[in-house]
Amino acid sequence: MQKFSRQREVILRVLRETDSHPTAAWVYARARQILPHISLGTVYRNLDRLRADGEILRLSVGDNTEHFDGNVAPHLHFCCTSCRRISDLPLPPGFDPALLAGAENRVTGCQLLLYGVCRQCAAHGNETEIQNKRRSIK
Amino acid sequence: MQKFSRQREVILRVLRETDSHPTAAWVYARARQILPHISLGTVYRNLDRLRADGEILRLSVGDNTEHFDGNVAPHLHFCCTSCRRISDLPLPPGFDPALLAGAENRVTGCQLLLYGVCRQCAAHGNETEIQNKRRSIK
DNA sequence: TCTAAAAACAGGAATCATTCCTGTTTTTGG
DNA sequence: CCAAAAACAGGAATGATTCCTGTTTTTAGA
Repeated sequence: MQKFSRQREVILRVLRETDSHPTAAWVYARARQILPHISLGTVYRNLDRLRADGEILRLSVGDNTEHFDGNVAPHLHFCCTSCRRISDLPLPPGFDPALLAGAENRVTGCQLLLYGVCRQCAAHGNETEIQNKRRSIK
Repeated sequence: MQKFSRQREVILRVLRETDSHPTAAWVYARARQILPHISLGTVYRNLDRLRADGEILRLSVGDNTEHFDGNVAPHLHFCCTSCRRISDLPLPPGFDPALLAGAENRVTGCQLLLYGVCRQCAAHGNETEIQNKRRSIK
């Protein structure tokens, strides 16, 4: 009566051990270091299952690949348009998504995403916008 | 010295005339009613150009296709996980993205997205979650 | 513990939104 | 009016994600 298959367990652990909001391909590469025979399909299937179970979050930042987040506590994301890194930031105190939708809509989730240039990139003058090419940063 | 090619003009008009947050494919179909020879590549190229120029917004809600929004005034989006419709809602008064990021990060954009079940779907009991299959709703 | 049904898996093929390429047409600036 | 630059149409290529098939693992009941 185990709740997680070995594969799902590894995928969740990989995700919980990073705060880099990785793509499925990244999770796959990492998981293969632990389970060399795991397949990409299994990674996708389990990421979706974990999401449906509320164990992880999936987020789209507009770079044509989904990112995953092992941190399900409420927080917001800052996405640097220069280096593409996604980082976590706290929500303002008292922030309540349900209040934003009007009483007639039932709110089940919220995603607050800021775009900009991060501290590091601003310091280095890397303010070039990375175009949203299909080719993703792996 | 015209700012817009005929094609770009039509694409922008199509987008400004709806509040349905359409996909590129939808814009293409609509634009073809006006310019029967316009190509899909042209639609993508101009949508990206319009976005870069700040004339429109692009938004990812996690259904594997990008959506576009001709309304660039600040507002938030409500995405119904049952019917997949995206609707506009006002931001709370005084909402300032720049204050959320900490002084060291420069904020250039913000996207506040709520997920839930819309009034209509809740009324009809259509609360089934639409899986994020690659097949999109066109 | 044994066993049949159900669930999950690996591997690989298929899908399809998006981007890229090529040759042609349109626009721009002088 | 002319040459260079920009934009276009059409179609091929790309790549993230999903789907399919045969096999292995897990589950639950006897």
